[in-house]
Amino acid sequence: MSDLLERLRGRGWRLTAQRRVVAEVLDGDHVHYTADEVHALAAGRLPEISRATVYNTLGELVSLGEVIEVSTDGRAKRYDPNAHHDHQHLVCSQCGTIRDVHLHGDPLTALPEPERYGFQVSEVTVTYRGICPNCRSTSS
Amino acid sequence: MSDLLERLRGRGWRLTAQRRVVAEVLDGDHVHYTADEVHALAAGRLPEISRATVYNTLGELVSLGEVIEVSTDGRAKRYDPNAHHDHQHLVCSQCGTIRDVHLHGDPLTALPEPERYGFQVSEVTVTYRGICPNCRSTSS
DNA sequence: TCCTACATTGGACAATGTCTAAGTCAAGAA
DNA sequence: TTCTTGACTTAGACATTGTCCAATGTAGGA
Repeated sequence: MSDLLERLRGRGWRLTAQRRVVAEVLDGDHVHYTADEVHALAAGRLPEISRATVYNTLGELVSLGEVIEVSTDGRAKRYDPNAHHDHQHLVCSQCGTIRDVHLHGDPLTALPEPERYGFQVSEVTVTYRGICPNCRSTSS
Repeated sequence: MSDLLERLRGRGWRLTAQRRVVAEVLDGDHVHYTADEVHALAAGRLPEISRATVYNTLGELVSLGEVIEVSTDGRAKRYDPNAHHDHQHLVCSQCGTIRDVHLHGDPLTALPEPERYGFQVSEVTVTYRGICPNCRSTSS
């Protein structure tokens, strides 16, 4: 994740303890925390960090394209640091767990021209829902 | 939409003025209102209808499978009465307009077995984003 | 080391949604 | 038709998630 910090500094980011901690929290595979979770984890390392700063920092990371915003359920948005590899999401409808998944083919091509209604289509998100192995075994 | 009311009565629904009005508001093509918009429109016909009732009724329609809940942006959920024809959504990233669209093929098959991680996958939602013709012409 | 523009803070506020207790009423029973 | 009852509605308090602002702090260049 220090790569990320370097990249951001290169873009004129001022490197503060708060931003470093938020970036550290988001480091890792299959990370999909809510802003609140990020705040709680960050506060574990830097107790005085404020909610506003976490929201600001996440928003900046998103607009810089370093993190993707995912809203799977209309509740709190989740933040996915895996922004440099095209992928989609698989969500457990019971416990809310999210996995990154990769599809056959490009879903953009599945939308026929007449179904585009003159829109200039640039992006597609695909979300699969189902029951994860863990929930399946505990509920049966 | 009276079909809907009949179906619901058949399922033991008590047919109240409030529910009738909510159902009427949701009648039509390409309807994707937020709960608040449904409330405002319903209040136009039945001024004393409360927010709680609108939320309750929408929730019931969703769990009965008569209406689909759509959350495209992490803000307010929208309610789509087109629940009996499989379709996906095309959203304008600028003005938020939503269109129902139909895809080539079944997006469920695009998720390879090894990418399912033992999940029992049952549902997929695909959301296309772009700029609608209207926003394109007014912004240029 | 000093400056200063940018970052952080805490708390008020906004938007959306949920819950509850009390009153109301749809629809079957008599 | 009228009665009865449990389901429905209501108003408003409360919860969750996110945004905004004025005051204060500080990273990093001069």
